[in-house]
Amino acid sequence: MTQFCLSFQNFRLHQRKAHTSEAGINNSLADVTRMTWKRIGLQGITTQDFKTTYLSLSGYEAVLAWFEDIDVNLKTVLNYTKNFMQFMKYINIDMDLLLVSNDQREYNRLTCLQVHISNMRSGLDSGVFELHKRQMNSKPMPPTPTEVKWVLAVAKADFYKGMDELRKKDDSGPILTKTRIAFINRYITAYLCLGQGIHVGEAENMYSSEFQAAYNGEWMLSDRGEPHIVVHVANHKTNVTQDCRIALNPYWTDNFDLYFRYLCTIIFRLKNPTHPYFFTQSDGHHFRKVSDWIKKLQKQYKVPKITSSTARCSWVERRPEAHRE
DNA sequence: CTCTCGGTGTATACGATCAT
DNA sequence: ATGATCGTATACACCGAGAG
Repeated sequence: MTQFCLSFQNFRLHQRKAHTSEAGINNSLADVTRMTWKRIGLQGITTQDFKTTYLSLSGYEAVLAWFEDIDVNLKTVLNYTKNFMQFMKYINIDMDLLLVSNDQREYNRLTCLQVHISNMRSGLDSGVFELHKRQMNSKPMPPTPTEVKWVLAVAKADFYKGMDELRKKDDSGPILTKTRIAFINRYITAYLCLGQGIHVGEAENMYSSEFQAAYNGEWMLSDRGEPHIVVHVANHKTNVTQDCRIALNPYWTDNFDLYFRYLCTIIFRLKNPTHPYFFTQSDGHHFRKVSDWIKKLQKQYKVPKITSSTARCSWVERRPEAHRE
């Protein structure tokens, strides 16, 4: 029986032609690899030695059984299956393998396998739907905004202290300690993600220029009648459609302005960074992994862990139906 | 000098969102 | 609605600057 080597480079190439992002390709390739390697007894086999004959229905069922064993969420199983199906589809149309002409028998076998997996996938689909319905019915209320913002309240005194240090500084001399800078970064991004319910990605990818533009622009009145500025985060690294508007009242505008004038400018000058992001680490690098830092902040102040996603649920829950979107 | 902690990279599970 | 893809949350090992 003819067996074929399969290079994952071909799969990558194929995905790139379909304009899939590099991260997306890595993601699905990792899923496929786990799916095919970890449970079909292929441990120790390199991708170069891979043969299509290794794919089988019993292998797929073994994977399902394994997932059941380790109690993986059904949605994840479905996700893996989707990726696996895409992988198989690719094999059957792969120009290097040319199964249709080179090995009609193997081509038919894989087509048959695809149909089987497609059927099982339908079962997974309805299972996920049921799961979703049940989850929606028994979904607990998200924490109240007060609970969400609890960490901001308990850390407020320290934050004041940090900002006072900043206020007293001129723009020369050494910057604050790295611990203090990290704390200020954590606190302000926690305010954005927990206090305003924005995505962590927006805090991470906000540009200095976006704050400046808002700061130099017009002040607006909020629905409560107090003046505030709106930072429109549009230059989003990951997804343009995920823009957001950050509304800052005078208190936060003052803090953001201090941050911008002292931390940003001093660190920029000393560390000569090459990026334009608003939040800056003491080493001049881009402040990222906001969700990790929020977690650490909550741990440090011994308050319950609440993620930015949960915070969004909390804020959405308290909006009129019409405004939720 | 030692050791804490800020920060990085990677793998994995899975929720969210886009296009159709 | 559905399939495909993107983004987030989390765990963990590791590095190294700099606080004490």
